[in-house]
Amino acid sequence: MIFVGIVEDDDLIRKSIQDFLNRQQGFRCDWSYNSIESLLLHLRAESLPQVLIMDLGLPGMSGIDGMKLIKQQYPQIDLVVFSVYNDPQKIFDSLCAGATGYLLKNTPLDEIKSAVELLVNGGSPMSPQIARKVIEFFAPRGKREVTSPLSSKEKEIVVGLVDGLSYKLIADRLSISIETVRFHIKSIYRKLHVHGKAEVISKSLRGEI
Amino acid sequence: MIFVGIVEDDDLIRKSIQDFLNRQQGFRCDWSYNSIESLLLHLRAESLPQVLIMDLGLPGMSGIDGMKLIKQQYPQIDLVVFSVYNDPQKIFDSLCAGATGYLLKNTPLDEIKSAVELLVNGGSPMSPQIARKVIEFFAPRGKREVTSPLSSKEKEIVVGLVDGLSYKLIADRLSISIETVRFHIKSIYRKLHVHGKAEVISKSLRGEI
DNA sequence: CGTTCAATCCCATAAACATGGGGGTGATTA
DNA sequence: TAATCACCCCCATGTTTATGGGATTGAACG
Repeated sequence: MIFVGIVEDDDLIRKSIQDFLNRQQGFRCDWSYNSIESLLLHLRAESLPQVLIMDLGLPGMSGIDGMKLIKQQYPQIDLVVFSVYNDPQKIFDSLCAGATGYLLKNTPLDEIKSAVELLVNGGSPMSPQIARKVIEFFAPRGKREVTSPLSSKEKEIVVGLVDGLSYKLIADRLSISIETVRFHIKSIYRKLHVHGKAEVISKSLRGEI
Repeated sequence: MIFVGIVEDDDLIRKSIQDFLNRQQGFRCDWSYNSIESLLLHLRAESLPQVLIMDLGLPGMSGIDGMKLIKQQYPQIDLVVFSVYNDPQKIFDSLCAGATGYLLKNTPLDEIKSAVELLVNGGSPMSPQIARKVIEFFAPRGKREVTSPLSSKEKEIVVGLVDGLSYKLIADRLSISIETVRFHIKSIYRKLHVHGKAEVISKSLRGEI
């Protein structure tokens, strides 16, 4: 038996999913809330759902913030987002907040059922569009090394900066003079239009070099 | 009609998938290679597959390196990994190399067909285990704020450092004295066991704060 | 009520950094 | 051959950091 909860402010949608799941063999959907506040008020550690279907656009506390709280208090609950939003920021924020699945609201009822089953079996249900956006997070379309104006030596020095080394230590590592390190760093600042190693490190770690 | 290619060194597996797809309505699988080298040698820009099913463990050049080259030369081809490996590193490397899907080798033939269709329709097919590991990349189980020894003010100052601001500018942004900024930074260095803002920025951007 | 702790400020000194200038070499290329 | 360009080195000057010492305030906790 899989125990499911749902947080959704639209009564029609919420009841529709709840009723559907309760008609399915092996499902029990007795946790139904229209806001995070209501859930936090009524949820009891003695009887927890395994899976929570979460809307994002809720009155009061947002679904994102709600998921953070829920995960903090009940980390064993699997959260799956159920939202109309498909922009990368919302997706990213949701996953960081602890969601392990993300379904768009156009998902048919029987696929919601499959998604819940997938979730308790260790999978991560995602609508195809969502999956694609998640993947694109790793390999953004904009190429990087093509646009990097830095020479190979300069890139070695950037590595040293990222590692938190002083000019002296970078010089030692590369077996060159500290004056040469200085020279290269001047070039790096000019080429990247920055004015300090802090910005170089930030750019580098963000993949902008 | 969907045009599919496959790179797989196991003749049995490769031919089995190829034959299966060629029996499907609307599929054409005429690009069949047992190594990256062979593919690079024979692939012609005039007749490209839309989707390439890629093994990772290949003789000669690895699937990961191969995908980088292929994406560089033919960015319009969608790559889907087909591998026994399910460790996070391989998954991560594959996605960074340009894969837009990742199937485990136990995937049945008809699901491979569905995956290819999903891919050309803008989705990202992933085996459930893989999807879960990708998701976990965003919200690693090891909590961060629990382990962060920094106070809220100190964290604000870290943000300033990451933004590349000088002590003076951080002081202005937070409306405090530069001396206070200094004080907090001393505490930060002590708590994080570092000796310079470069290391703080690195740690922060790696999510270690 | 005293202790602890985050947060706010001040001072002083040495080290590291930013920025400007000035030289060179060797390889590539127009 | 002259021009670029990556790479190497040196100097001088002023700014910013790192690190040590202080002090005060208010909120929180037992």
